[in-house]
Amino acid sequence: MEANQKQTIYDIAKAAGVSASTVGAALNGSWKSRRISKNTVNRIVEIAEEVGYTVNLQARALRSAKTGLFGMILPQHDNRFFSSIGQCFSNETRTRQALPVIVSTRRDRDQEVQAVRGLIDYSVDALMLVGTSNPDELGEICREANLPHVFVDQPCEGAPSVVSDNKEGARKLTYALLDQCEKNAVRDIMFLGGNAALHATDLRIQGFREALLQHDQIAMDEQIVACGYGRAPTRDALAKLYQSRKGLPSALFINSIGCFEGALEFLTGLPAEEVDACSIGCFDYDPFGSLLRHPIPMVRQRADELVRRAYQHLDENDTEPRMTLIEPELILPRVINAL
Amino acid sequence: MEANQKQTIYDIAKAAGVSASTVGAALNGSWKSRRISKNTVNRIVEIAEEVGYTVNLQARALRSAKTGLFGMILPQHDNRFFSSIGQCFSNETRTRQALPVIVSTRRDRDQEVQAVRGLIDYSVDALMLVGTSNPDELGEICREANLPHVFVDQPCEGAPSVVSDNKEGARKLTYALLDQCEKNAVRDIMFLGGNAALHATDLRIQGFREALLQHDQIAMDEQIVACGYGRAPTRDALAKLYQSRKGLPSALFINSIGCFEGALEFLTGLPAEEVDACSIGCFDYDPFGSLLRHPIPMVRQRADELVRRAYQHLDENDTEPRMTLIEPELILPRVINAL
DNA sequence: CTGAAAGCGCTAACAA
DNA sequence: TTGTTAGCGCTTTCAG
Repeated sequence: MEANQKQTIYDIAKAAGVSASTVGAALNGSWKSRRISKNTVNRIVEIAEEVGYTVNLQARALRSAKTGLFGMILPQHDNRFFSSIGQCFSNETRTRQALPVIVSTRRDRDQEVQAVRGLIDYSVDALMLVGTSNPDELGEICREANLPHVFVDQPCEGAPSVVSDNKEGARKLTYALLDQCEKNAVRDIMFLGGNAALHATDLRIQGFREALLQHDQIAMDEQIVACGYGRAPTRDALAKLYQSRKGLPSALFINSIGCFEGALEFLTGLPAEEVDACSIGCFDYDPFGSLLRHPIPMVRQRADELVRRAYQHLDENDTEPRMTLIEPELILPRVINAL
Repeated sequence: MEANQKQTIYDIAKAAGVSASTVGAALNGSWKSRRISKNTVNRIVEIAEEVGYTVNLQARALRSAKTGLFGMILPQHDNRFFSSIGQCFSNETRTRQALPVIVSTRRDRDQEVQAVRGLIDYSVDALMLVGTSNPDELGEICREANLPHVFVDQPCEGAPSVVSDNKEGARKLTYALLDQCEKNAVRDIMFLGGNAALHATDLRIQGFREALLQHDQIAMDEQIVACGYGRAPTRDALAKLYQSRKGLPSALFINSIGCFEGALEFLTGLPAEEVDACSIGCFDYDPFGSLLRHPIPMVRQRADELVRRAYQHLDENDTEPRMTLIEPELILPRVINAL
């Protein structure tokens, strides 16, 4: 039934005995304003279906300067937070009848630049940049290319940005941890993981400090170990810490889920009593975390909200370089009997 | 420095005092075979950089009938297994200098069809279909459109497919569970989760049965509860099971990570002794799972290998409808002291 | 209500 | 070593 070679509007035009432009209009919906008779439209549509016609969006894009492609730069897919972002982006993009193009760039400056350039070559209609390591340069590239863009998670000086309220989240988590501690052990809390040069980590450290201040404590620099976002480095950093101070601190603020996994790798090797005596919290959410017997308060970033607001900027053609804060939620541990 | 409006090869041609086709050749690499002097090329490249020229890949694609877009249909991003698949696909696609377009379709028949059609409209060069609910129809659509394609995780009758060796994996996991059980409790193992209508689940059930047979047991139908892949349904199914049999079985084979999370939700509410007495295993891997105090053998599917082999079929233009099996690995629990 | 013609930016023969 | 000429398949005036 279906034709073997790709059909074009010309083929259909011939078959229907009309002109190509009529077919084009009939098939892309503009027939209404072109006042083409419902009859011809029906006939054309029927033939199109019969021969299995599909538009060539490349051609349409070339002509109309809109591709229907929305790009996203993402550090990685295989991470709970970022994959949620990707999922939300996919969903939102779909409702706009467009196609999501997600490129993962491992927080690598060169890969990011290359990816943005690539997406520009493909004439994406807009770009969302998540957790990039070098926002300002990337923003500049987008602006030069006249490409609507918005930053998520890691803000950019010169473009609209949507970011979790990291400071507030860190404050809440720190409070929760301090509440679990004995009063006299307050000074003994530590901050583990993340990259102090990045906006997110920086603000979380600030929130951490502020919360301590509320408890009349000044955080020493040694209490903050920003060992990166990696799993293994965090495990090793914690091991080293444990050795040098001959034991765990009374509380542990772990920055990000990857670091949490690393920390757990080390912690599971310790005697249970030692770990039980330490309050542990994580800035990021994983359902498994809250299924551990040890109670773990966790901060969940609202991926859906972040993406929704970011898209709002794009929809409204907003290029104002202002930052929107999204409040993350503190998830308190449930009581676990088994496991 | 940079021009404000989008530059074309014509603009550059004018600026360089050469023809557009020379510019085209100079910029896309074909200048070598067209024997254009290195000098002119250099001059053109320089000008191009100066004015901030970028190719319009839409135009190139229209002309050359290759878009450099590779599509993937994926059930979801926010799932450990599928996001790994997405990550591997991204990586592999990048090395081919192409752009990955991943569309998530929630295992929904209509969304899948729509997504495939959409990708065809965008003239993707090839398509990888992962865990689709309706492979045969989708394969048919691709074939009609002359679109090279390959199935992953869920195979298709009429196209190359790369799939985990589910039966073997299930066998290994079942053995591991039985080994942990008291000898007399062997008959009391249960299979929980998945969709029996899907290839993967079906084969896992087969492997489960075969392993039991090795222990001279015939699995009763009541021992198999394929309650879907959902988290909540699994939790509820397990709760119901617990009620009706007044306790946990002696062993639990949990099919897929989402089901595992659901099961945990219920299990964490039980008294520890009861759960401790039950051997639990999961067909899917999550690092947190192996960090639970309760030892959980897990089966890890080789996402990297699945994608690599799938790409191999595409690279080799292989359309032979044959199935490649990838052996998953059994990850035995480590000894956990704390948490 | 419909058709003709131009052109989006690029590539690929074929000339020169 | 380079330029000329046709399109790729579609949208979009402008005429009928």
